[in-house]
Amino acid sequence: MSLTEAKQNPDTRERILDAAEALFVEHGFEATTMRLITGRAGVNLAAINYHFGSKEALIQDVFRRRLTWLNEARLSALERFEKEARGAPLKPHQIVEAFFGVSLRMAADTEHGGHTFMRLLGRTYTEPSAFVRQFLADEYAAVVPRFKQALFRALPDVPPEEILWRFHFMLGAMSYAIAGTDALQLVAEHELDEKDPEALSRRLMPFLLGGLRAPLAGQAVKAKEKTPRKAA
Amino acid sequence: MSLTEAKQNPDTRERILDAAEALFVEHGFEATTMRLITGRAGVNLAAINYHFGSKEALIQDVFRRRLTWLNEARLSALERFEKEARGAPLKPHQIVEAFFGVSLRMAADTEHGGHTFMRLLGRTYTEPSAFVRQFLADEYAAVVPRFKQALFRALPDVPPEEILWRFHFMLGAMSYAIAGTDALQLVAEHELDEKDPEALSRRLMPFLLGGLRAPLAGQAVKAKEKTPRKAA
DNA sequence: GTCTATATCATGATAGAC
DNA sequence: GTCTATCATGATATAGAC
Repeated sequence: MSLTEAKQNPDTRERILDAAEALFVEHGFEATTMRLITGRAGVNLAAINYHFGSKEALIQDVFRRRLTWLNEARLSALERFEKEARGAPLKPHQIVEAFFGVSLRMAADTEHGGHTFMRLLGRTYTEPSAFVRQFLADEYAAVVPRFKQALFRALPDVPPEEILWRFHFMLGAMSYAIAGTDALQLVAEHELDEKDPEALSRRLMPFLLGGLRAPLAGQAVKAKEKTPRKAA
Repeated sequence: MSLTEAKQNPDTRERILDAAEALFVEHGFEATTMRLITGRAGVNLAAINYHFGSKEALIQDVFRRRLTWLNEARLSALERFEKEARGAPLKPHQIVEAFFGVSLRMAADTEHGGHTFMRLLGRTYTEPSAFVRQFLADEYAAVVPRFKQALFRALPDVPPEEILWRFHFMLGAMSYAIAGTDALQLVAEHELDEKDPEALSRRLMPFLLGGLRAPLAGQAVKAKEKTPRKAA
C-alpha cells in the first residue's frame, strides 16, 4: 500500500455492487435500503454516497458493470455468424443463439454473479421506474436494431411488425426462465432441476425457435399432415 | 339510502381500488404511497386504513377483486373443452386457449380495468415481495394442477418436467406481451398497433403454440445417441 | 477512505372532532 | 364515513472527526 492512495479496502466498491445486485433481485429497488446494502457488504452506511454519489447512481452502476459486456458479447456473436454467412441471411437459430444463447450462458455463471445479474435484468424489463427504463433503452440502443435487421432478413415471409412482437415474446420467456425459482413455483410446487444451467438452454432455445417460426395466425391449418418445421 | 347504513359515498372503496390498481402498475407497490392513491382517488388519506385496514390488505383486495373471477373463467373454459372431448385428451391449442386466451380477453377490456389489471398481474409474477407471492400461490392453487394434468395428457410424448418449463415460458411471454408498452419500447422504438387488443391474441397464440409443441432439444437434427426418438 | 452523528424529509398509521 | 392533525419510524443524504 503506497502512501498516496489511502485505499485501505480496495474492493469496497465491488462489495457494495455485489450486495446491491443480490438485494435488488431479492427485494426490488425501492424496498432495498442503503442500510440493507451496506449491512450485507460489511461497509459503512456512508460508503454508498461516497463511492457512487447516490442510490440512483449505484443502481446504474450495478447494470453498467455487466450489461455493457453482455451487449458487446451479443453483438460480436452476431457479427461472427454474419462473417461466416458472407452476406447471406442468417439462420433464425443463429440469431437466437447470438442474443439469447449468450444471455443464458451469462445466466449460467453462478460463480461470478452472472446468474444473479441476469435475474435482475429480467426482472427489470418490467420495472416501471422511469430512469431505469431510460437507462436500459440507452444501453440497448446499439444492439437491438442490429438484431432486428438480422431477423427481418432471416424471415422475409414474416411481417416485420410480427417479428418485433415475437422478439418481445422471446424476451419475456427468457426473463421468466431466468427469474426461475421465484415465478416458477407457481406452476411447479416442487423444485425443478435448476441446478444444471446448461439444461435451461436446452429447454428454452427450442421453445423460442418454435415460437419464432410458428405459422402465422391466418395461415395455420390443422397442422397434422403438414411437415413439421425443420429444426436447424 | 337507509338510515342504518351511513354509506354516503358507496363507491369510495371502488375508487380507491381503481386508483391503486393503476398506480401499482405504473410505479410498483413500494413506490406507490397511500398519499398518491388517495390523491388520485379523490378521497381522504385516512380512507385506505378505514376501508381496508392497511396498505398490504389493500394490495390483496386489488388482486382478489379480479383474480378470483379470472381463475374461475379459466377453469370453466377448460371444463367446457373437457366436456366436449368426452374423456379424450384435449388438443394443446384448447388448453392454451382456456388459460391464455381467457387472460388475453380480460387484458383486451380497457373499459372496465381488465387491461390494467392484467398488466399488474404480469408484472407481479416476478414481484419478489413475500406476501404477494404467497397470495398468488394460494389463488392459483386450484387452477394450475388442472392445467398441468390437461397438458400432460395432451402431450404424452413430452416429458412432464419439460411441459412445466414450457408452461412457465408461456406465462413469461404472455406477461411481457401484456405489459406491452413499457417493455416493448426496448425493441420497437415506435409504438406498435397496440390499439387493437384482438390483434395481440392473434399474435401471441401462435407463438405460444409453436413453443409448446416445438421439437425437443436432442430430437431434431443433432441426434444424441442417447435417447431413441420417434418420428415427429 | 472510513466512521459517527445528524439533518431533512416522506412514509404508514391513528386519534379524535365533526 | 370523512376529515385534520399528528405520531413514530425509517428513508436518503451530508458534515465533520479521525
